Amino acid sequence: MATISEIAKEANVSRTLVSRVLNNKPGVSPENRQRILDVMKKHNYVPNGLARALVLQKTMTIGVVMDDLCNDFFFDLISGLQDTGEAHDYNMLFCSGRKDIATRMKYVDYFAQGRTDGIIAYGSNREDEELFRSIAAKSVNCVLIEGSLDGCKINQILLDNFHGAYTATEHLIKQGHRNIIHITNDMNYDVSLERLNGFVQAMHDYRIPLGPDSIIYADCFEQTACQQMRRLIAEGKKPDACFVGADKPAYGVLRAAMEAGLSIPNDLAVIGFDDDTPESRDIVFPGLSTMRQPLYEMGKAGVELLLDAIANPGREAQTRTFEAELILRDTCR
Amino acid sequence: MATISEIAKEANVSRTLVSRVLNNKPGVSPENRQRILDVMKKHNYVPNGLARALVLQKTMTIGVVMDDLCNDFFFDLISGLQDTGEAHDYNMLFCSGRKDIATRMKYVDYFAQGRTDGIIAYGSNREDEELFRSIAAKSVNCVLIEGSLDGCKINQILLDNFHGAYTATEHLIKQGHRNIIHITNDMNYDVSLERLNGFVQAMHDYRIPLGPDSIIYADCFEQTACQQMRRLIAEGKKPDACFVGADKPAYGVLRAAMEAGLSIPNDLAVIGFDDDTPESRDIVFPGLSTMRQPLYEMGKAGVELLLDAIANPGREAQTRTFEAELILRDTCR
DNA sequence: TTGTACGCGTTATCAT
DNA sequence: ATGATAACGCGTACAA
Repeated sequence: MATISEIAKEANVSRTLVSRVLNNKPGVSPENRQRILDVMKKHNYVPNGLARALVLQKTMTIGVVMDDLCNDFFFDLISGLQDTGEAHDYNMLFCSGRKDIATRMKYVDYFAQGRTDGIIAYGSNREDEELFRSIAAKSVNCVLIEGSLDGCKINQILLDNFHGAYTATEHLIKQGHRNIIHITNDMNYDVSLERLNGFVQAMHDYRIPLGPDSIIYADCFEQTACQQMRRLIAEGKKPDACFVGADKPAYGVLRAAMEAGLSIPNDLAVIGFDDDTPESRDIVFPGLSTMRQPLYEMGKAGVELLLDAIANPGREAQTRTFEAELILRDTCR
Repeated sequence: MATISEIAKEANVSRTLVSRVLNNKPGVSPENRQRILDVMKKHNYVPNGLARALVLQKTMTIGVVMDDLCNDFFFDLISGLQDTGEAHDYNMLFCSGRKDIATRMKYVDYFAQGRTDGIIAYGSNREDEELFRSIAAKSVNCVLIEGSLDGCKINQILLDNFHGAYTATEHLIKQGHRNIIHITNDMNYDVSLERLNGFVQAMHDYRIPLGPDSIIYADCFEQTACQQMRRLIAEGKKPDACFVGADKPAYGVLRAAMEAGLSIPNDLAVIGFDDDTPESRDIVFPGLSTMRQPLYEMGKAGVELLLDAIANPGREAQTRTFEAELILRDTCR
C-alpha cells in the first residue's frame, strides 16, 4: 500500500501536487502531472479512504442495518434504498443482525463511529425499542423504517398498518361476507398489533360481532397459519372470508383451504398483506389479493429523509407515513 | 461529535489517559478514570473509528461485494459469510452491484481504499473476468467465490460444476433413461457452460448420442424453461428425463410437464441444480431432486481463506473446490 | 506553479 | 500515574 508521501518522493514533488492530481485540481504543470500519474500507475496507488474521510469530515456513505438480509420480504426495500442512495452518489453498505438485536446494536455503533454520514435502521419488533432509543440518543443522523418510537425526536418512515387492515376488512364486509376471521402475525411485532386493531375496528364499525374464533394467533410463516386453518376446518368452523396479517401465512391458509376442497374465493375469500410475493407463486395458487406495502418507495423516502437531515443540521425530526394499497387478484371478489 | 481532546480538556487530563480508559488499559488512577467516564457519558462520546483504524492499520472489517443482494439464491452464502466472519470478531459489510458490473467495481475500490482488511467478491458472469483481474492487480487481500480466474494468483472458492452435472446425468442414465435432455442456464455464466460440458461428457461416456433437441438453451428463470418445455411437448418430442442447469428453471419444466398431464417421475424424470429452493415450494410440487451446492460451507471457507491470507502476508493464493451432492427427492427415481 | 505547515481523531512511545 | 510528542495518510490555507 503506497502512500501519498511515497508517490511524492518518487516523483520529486511535494505531497500537495500529488493531492491535486488525485482530485483533478488545477495548479500542476503538465510535466509534473504526467510524471505523478506515471508513478501512481506504477505502484497501483489508491488513496486511503479513511484518511481522506477523516480530514474531509465526510464519508459519502450510508449504513443500512437490517433485521435480516436473508428474507425476500426486504428485496424491494433494499432496492429502493440502494437505487436512491447511489443516485445521490452515496455508497450504500448493508448489514444485518440475523434477528439478533445485540448484533444490530453492534453494527449501529460501528456505523456511528464516524464511518458513515448517516444510518438507516429497519425493525418493527417490540424489542427493537431499546435499540432505537439508543440510536436516538447518539448524535448521528438516522432514519427508522417501520420502527415507530413515540415521544422521540427521530426521523421515521412508517406504514399505516391500522388503516390498511381496516381497508382490507372493509372490502370483505362490503362484498357481503359476515363470518370473517383474522389470522395474525407474530405478536412480537408492532405491525401485527396495528393490523389486528384495524381488523377489530372495521368489524366494530360495521356492527359485526367477533366470535371466539374470529381472531387466530399465528406467525409470519406459512406453516403455522396452514395448521391453524386445518384445525379450524377440522372443527367444522366455516368462515367465509379471512384477512391474514401477511402474505406468507396467507398462502398457508390457501393451502389448507384447497386441501379441504374449498373453492376460492366462493367458499373462502382471502386477503393478505405486504404483496411480497415472488412471481413464481402465480404458477400454483390463484393470485393472492393483498394490501400492497410500497417498500421501494419507503426505501426511497428513507434515503431522502436522511439526506435532508444531513444537509440541514438541526432541523427537527420528521415522520412520513405511507398507505397500503388494496390489490385485487383471484382470492376475493 | 465530541473528540478525545474535548473529553480530556473537560476532565483536566491528557488525551493519553482518556485513550487508556477507552481501551480498558491500566495506568489511570481510579479518581481520574471515574471522572473521565463521567465526562464521556455526559457527552455521549464515541471514539472515531476512522482515526482509530488509521493509526492501528486494522479495520476488523470484511467487505463483501455481491452480484445482487436481492436473490434468495444467496441466502445460504450470506449466512455462511456473516456467521463465520463474526465468529472471528470481524464486522461484515455487504453491498451489491444490482447486476451492474461498474457498480461492483466501485464498491471493490471503495473497500480497497483502506476501509477493510479484506474483500470477498462473488460472481460467475463471463464479464466478471475484467473485474476480477482488476481486483487481483490491487494489493488487497481478496477471495473470489464462484469466479474462476485462470493464470492469476488469487484466492478462490469454486464448485465443481462439471462433476456435479456429470453425476446428475449419470444418475439418470443408470436409472435406465436414454432420451435425456439438458436445459441450460444463461450462457453468459461460466457455471452454465461447465454444467453443459458435464452433461455432454456423461452422455458421451455412456455412448448415448445427442440429438438436435438434446440441449435446450434457456436462462436461470422459471418462465423461459417452462416455455421451452411446452414447445418441446407441443412438437411431440418425448424426452424421458431432463437435467436442468438450476432449480428455478427446473420448476418451469415441472410446470409444463404437469400441465401436459405427464406423470413425474414416470413419464419424465427431472434433476435440477443448486438446491436453493424455498421450503414453500414443497407445498405444491413434488420435491425436486437436485445437485446441492454447499453455499453455506463455501461462504465459511471463503472467510477462513481470507483470514488466513490476512494472517500470513505473502503466502501464495489458494483454491478450494467443493463438490455438489445429489439430493434425491420425488422428481427422479 | 510549488512547497510548508497545520489539522482531522486516535494510539503508542518515552520521558517525567 | 501522567503527559508531551510522534505517527497513521490525507487535504488545504498560506506563503514563496
